Amino acid sequence: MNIVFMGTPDFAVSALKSIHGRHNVQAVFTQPDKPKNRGKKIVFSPVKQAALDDGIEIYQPLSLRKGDDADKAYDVLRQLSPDCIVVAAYGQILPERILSLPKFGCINIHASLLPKYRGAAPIQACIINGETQSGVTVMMMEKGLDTGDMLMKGTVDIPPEMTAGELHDSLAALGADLILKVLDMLPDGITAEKQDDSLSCYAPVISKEMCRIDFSRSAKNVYNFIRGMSPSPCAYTFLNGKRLKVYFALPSDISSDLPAGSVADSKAFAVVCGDGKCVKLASVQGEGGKRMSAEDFLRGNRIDTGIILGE
RNA sequence: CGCGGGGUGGAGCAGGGGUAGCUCGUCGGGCUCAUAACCCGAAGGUCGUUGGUUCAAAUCCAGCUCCCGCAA
Repeated sequence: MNIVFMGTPDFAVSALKSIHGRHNVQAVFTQPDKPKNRGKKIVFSPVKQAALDDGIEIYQPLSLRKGDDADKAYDVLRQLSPDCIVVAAYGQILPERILSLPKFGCINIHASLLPKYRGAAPIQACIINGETQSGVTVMMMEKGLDTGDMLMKGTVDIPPEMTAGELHDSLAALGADLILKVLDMLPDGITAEKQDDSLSCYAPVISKEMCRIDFSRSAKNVYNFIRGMSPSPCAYTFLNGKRLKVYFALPSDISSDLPAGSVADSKAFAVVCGDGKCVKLASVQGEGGKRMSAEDFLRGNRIDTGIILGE
């Protein structure tokens, strides 16, 4: 089958690779190389890198909806005339003229069990909310954001200590698997299931400010929040006026009357939360430093019991 | 040339021109029914790299390199 693939981050790479192995990927669309890094370097998106490695043609329109790029992209797609466009975390909304262009339509790989967690950050949102199960939904795309009919789902259990990064990896692998099955079934027809909109919820883009840990919430919430943000975009707080990123923490038996955000046990790096219970910071990174275990961090940074995090 | 922090014994940090220091770990010994506890002792460092200033550089200056945060 002739396929055009659209995707940007790591999550999309495994899907691209598995499709490339069995179908003819005519072209890959990915976000432009716009941003520069610390120094000034331009970094390719993971999908672009993968496409380069496999010698697949690459297009990086600024927008598919308006401007010259949009028209050019549309012309390219019309010429390629793909049987199907597969989209995975591309980062752009497809206009209707593109949605209706391929014979089998546009198919999206979404990292949640729809209709729950539509939107940009389903993986993080799911762990932050303490879900014990998530999955991947392969669906037909339509105008609405992640509202199309569902073609296939796969579920994954979320163990209590799983981080968003780990869930991301297993969902990416699952998505790569499911999309192949769907593509195989496509020519013979595949039953689509409508989403129950009344059960839907959105997982909005995560901003920097949202990454700050709110210790006034319950220990359980704080714990889920931290692992849901790990390793990216990563939860943070402040210690002595300096930013402290927290990659991982564990619930603790320790409880305390100290105000939320206080360090109740400087040896265990236990921090008091809103319900009086604590979370033990386990993997952190200070400004200018590398990520390290709390044990290592405490060796060189003196922390007294009672000190308050967050300012 | 976006802004900024940093590379010091195995780990994490402090020091900031002239005996290299702390916490932890390691090794040996002691105490103890016992211990991630406590006490005593020991080993272990060309202070990222190159060059410069100086009687003297981990420390000041310049280049290089690697790591990291912010901002995008």
